[in-house]
Amino acid sequence: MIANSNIDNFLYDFEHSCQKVQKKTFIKGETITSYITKRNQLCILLSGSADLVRYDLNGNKTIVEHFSKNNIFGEVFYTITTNNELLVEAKENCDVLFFIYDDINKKCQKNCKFHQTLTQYLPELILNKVIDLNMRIELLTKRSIRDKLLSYFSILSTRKLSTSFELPHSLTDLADYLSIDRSAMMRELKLLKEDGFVTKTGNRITLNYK
Amino acid sequence: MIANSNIDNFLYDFEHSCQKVQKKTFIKGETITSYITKRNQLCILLSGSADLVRYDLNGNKTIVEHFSKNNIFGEVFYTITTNNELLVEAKENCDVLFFIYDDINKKCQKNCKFHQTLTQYLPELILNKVIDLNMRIELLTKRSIRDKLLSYFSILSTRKLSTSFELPHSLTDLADYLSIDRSAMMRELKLLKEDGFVTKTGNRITLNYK
DNA sequence: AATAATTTGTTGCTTTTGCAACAGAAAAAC
DNA sequence: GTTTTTCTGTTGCAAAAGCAACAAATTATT
Repeated sequence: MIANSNIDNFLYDFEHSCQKVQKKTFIKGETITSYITKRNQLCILLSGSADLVRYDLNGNKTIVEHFSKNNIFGEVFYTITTNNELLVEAKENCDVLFFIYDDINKKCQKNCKFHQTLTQYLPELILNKVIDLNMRIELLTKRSIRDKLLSYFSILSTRKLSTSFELPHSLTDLADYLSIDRSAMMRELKLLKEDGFVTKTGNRITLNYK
Repeated sequence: MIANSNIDNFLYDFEHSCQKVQKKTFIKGETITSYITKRNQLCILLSGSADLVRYDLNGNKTIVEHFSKNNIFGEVFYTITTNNELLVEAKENCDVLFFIYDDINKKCQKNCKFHQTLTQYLPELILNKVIDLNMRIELLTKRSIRDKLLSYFSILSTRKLSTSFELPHSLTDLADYLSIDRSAMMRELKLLKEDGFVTKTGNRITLNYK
């Protein structure tokens, strides 16, 4: 994170004053939005968590992106191709702000404080997104399942400042996130344990290497 | 592209007035920068083309990102991990602007026009970067070499508004970009030709499907 | 508390991908 | 214009990953 902002509560506490912004609530499992046309929609996840997912013709699910609090998403970040439908699915109950990217730099009628704050924080939110995407590409470009797992663990370890950490998602989701077959991933995870690289107790991974 | 900006020539014509910005020239093959420490460096490629590359312990090269005119890059977009050195290599002669991200929102002493324009266009440049990265993730999450190739061709086809287009890079580079083995890619490309999906004449690909 | 649904863990077999090594073509350098 | 380097194209073999199918464990739901 670059700046020490306190965007957290400001956005959340916003009352429905700004005409250009909509706030909606979703329950677990609901589809928040689908990237179909180029409406330049931009969304901010205020609470909960959600996944951007794609299902291919073979029935494979890919978790294209995982969103948690204050992450931004929307069609504005995509060139929509007809080939693949992209859906944002709520993993938990979610509060989401919706607005149109092109409206951001236009002042809204009331010149409201919310709009100002949004404009102020957006660069930081987008920068965080770029950092996340680059981290993701780092994982996906790893050549083997082993390297993908080790890189993923290494990132979690760095984030928690500890060699021991909880896996934030299910192993099924992890396979869909790394874009690999689940059973193959389980096999590799077993080998990593046997080779002494990692220890797994329940949901907790401990790294045994530097 | 979201806005109809004409950033192209403005940035290029900037004379060395702004204290906070440096312009440097590189010849083909030179290393433009290396992501080692978190200096929050941000760069704009004014002319030429460059690759962000990573070499792993097995000698595999990965083209993490490809940059052409007006693309931005730099450490500011990364959480640097000690595991992998990331290098930006000039593929052609390049002109590059360097500055520190944190300085952007500070007004420079002279309150120069360049600085103003930069601040104005940066959101658009970053947005374009996010779009590129998402496109990249789309490719990398494809499960097979065949799907990676077809998706890549599909993107080029959409860009050129034609089912026929030139490959912008060598096949060797394409394999490094898709993070796959070159010989395996060549084999798959051959099969795609044999199966009638694509025609290849020299550097030109023609898609024979809708 | 009982049932349903999801997740974890495992394995045999098949397919895909990677590796190594090479020859010819094309491009770049001298 | 010749030499050197890089790129393309190919192949046999080895290794890795995917697929299918299932049982046990865990977590949700009613």
